[in-house]
Formats: sequence, C-alpha cells, structure tokens
Amino acid sequence: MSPRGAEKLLSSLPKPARRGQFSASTKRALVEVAQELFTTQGYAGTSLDAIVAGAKVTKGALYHHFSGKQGIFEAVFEKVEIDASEHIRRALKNVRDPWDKAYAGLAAFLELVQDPGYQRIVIQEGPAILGYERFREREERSSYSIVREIVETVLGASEWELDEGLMTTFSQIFFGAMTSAGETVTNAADPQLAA
Amino acid sequence: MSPRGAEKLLSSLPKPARRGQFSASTKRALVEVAQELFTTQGYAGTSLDAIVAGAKVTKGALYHHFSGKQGIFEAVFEKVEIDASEHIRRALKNVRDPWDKAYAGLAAFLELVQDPGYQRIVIQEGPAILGYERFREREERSSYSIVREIVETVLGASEWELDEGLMTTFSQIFFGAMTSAGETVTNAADPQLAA
DNA sequence: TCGGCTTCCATACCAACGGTACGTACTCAG
DNA sequence: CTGAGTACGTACCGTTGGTATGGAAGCCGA
Repeated sequence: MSPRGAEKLLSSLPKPARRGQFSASTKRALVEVAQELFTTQGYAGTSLDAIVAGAKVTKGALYHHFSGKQGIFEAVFEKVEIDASEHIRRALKNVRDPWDKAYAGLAAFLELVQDPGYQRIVIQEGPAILGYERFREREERSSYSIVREIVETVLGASEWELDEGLMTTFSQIFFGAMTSAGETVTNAADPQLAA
Repeated sequence: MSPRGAEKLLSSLPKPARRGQFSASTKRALVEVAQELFTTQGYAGTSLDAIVAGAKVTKGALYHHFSGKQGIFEAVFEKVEIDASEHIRRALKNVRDPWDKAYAGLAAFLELVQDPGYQRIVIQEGPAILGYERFREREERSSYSIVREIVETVLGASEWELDEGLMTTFSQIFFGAMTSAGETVTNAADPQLAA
C-alpha cells in the first residue's frame, strides 16, 4: 500500500499563515511552543515536527532562525533563565536590610525550583543538552550572580574581614546547598535552618 | 514482493563469536562497552549499533537482556553508583574518629566527582535520562546514605540534642553543598572551609 | 522601474536511529 | 526424541534531525 504518492492534497488552503509581516514574531512563536513542549514532553520526547506544527511553520523556518534542535533549546533555556532572574530581582526590589534581603531571595528561589518549567529545562535537562561547562557558565551569569551579590551584602554588612576567594567559595557552596534544599519539597523548617 | 522466503542463504557463518558458553558474560560485555561509550560520547551520541558492535553482538542480543536504550543506561548507571559507594566506603574503612571520618569521606567524594565517568553518567546525564525522581531515588540509596551516616556519627558524638527531621534536612543540605563544592575544581581551600 | 541582493520561509528529500518481528541455534527436562 | 525455553541474529519499519533547493517579499542603488 505504498503510502508514497497520493498525499494530503486536501491539505486545505495551505494558509499563507504567517509570512512577511509576521516574520519577526515567528522566532518568538517557535521559542514559546518549544518551551511548552520541552517542559511537558522533555527534550528527547519533543520532535522538531511537533514544534513547527505548533508554531504553524515548517522546518525551513526553524532552521532559518536556529542552528538546530540544540539551538532552539538554548534559546528556550536562556529565556527561562532570564525570567527566573527577573522573578528573583522583583522579590528583592523593595528590601533593604541585608538579612531580610537574603531571606527574600531564598524564598523566591525556593518558589522558582518549584516551577516545572525551570525544574525540567534548567535543572534536569540543561546540563545534559548544553554540556556541563556551558550550563555552569550560564548559571553563573544568572542566578549565581544574584547569590553572590547577596552574600557580599550580608558579609559586607558584618564586621568580618572578607577574603575574595573565600567569599567565592562560600557563595558556591551556599548556592549548592540552596539548590539541594529547594529540591526537597519546601517544608517550612528549611528556610530557618538554611539561614 | 514479499521479502519472506528467499532470505540470506549466503549469510555464511559470520562467526559464532560468543554463543552459549559466553551467554552470561554477554550482558557484562554490553554494559562495559556501553559505559565506555556513554562516558566518552554521551547518551545521545552513542548508538545502539555502536554498543553492540563493540560487544561483538547484535541488537537482538541487547534487546534480549535489556528493555532498550534507557534500560542499558540504567544498568550502567547502577554499576557506576555501586563502584562509587564502594570507593567511598573503602576510604572510610580504617578511620574511627567521627571528624576524621567526615573529612576522609569528603576527600573521597571530591575524588569521585573528578572522575569523568561519574561526572558524565551520574551528575550530567543521569537526571535527564532517568527522570529527576528516579535519579534522586538512586542517589539517596548510595552516596546520600553514606553522608547521612557520617552526619549522624558526627552529630551523635557531639553533645547537641538531635531532632530527627532536622538532621535529615541538614544531611540533604550538606549533601548539596558537597556536590556543589565538588564541582568547582578542587582547590585546596575547599575542604577546610566545608569542614 | 528594473534588476540584483538579502531575508524569510516552504517543500522535498535523505541517512541514521531506536525499536520490533521473526527466524534460528542451542540447551535441557521428560 | 521431543517439546519448551533461552539466547541470540537478521531483516525491516516508522520517525527523527538535518539538508538541498528554490521561491516569494522587501530593500536598494542605478
């Protein structure tokens, strides 16, 4: 029954759909659909065909804007991280006291790791897809830098002498602890202990 | 043109290779080759054809012993984790003092995360392949349980009153911190600070 | 306004992959 | 000797990521 030949000529009006005037938004549409699918189905479970179908375009469009599957994942990853750091910075906006700031940041972070999108794309699949090096690199430019910032503020407010390298180390360890703590379902005892 | 019938009568005997008497070792051979390839090429970069070629068998054999690609990865993952916990337990064997024990365990763990195999299979690709839940589950049964053990010893030796839930939380956070600390290339300052 | 260049995208197609169906050689209990 | 079960091999399929080709729409200098 060779399925070859007689295709879906009935494809209806192929729809110019999005052309020309929508050209710029095509990229955004692709990223949004990809984010949704990557979050729900995972990276391997999401096919490019599914992405382009959801965005109402074809693979030609995808490969025009991105380098490939990794490329569009990277774009999604970046978007998620940007949203994340914005989320945290919003929570820190109106807090002045260093310790309160640390607490607010921690609370916001714990909210973050609760989000399925962040969890799957950043924590779970990020390292495997981007490679560990690039993953850490990205992380440092977003959430970690915030942690570092807060640690600096807190330690700077105290009267301890602060060694540069020591502070970096402390930030990293504390960041790891926070991630781990966030993973355990946020029971109320955690923040107090971590603090 | 039913391909049924006239098959490859010319199949020649392509080497019985490993049959019958090696039957049990076939599984081990597959796991070993898979471990090597997963470590060097990564999960996605390793094809089943490459694995079975390296083990001198065919896909039929692989699918006889394992449920699929995920199945054989899981076997490799398990092996790596077992080797890892053995590595740590060996380092703890002759140490009696609680604090020395903690230090020895930490040193062994830092050695561990330096190993490319552990790094790639467990840290990097493990979560993405097995899913985060199953990954954590496995982790808890191996390295984490050791941490917990040590923490219990140390805190038990001190004169602090120890709350069960609090100790669990502390163990988890400390475990996260250790992982994070291990990730930063082991500079000599780390162990002292963590202690 | 006309050709050429670039951006943006659709269509057709391919090689490779994971997975399956089925056949076959071997072992062993009865 | 025979039947069931194990341990594979082989051919094949559907889907996938990726590419080659080319066409329509907008700038753009002449």
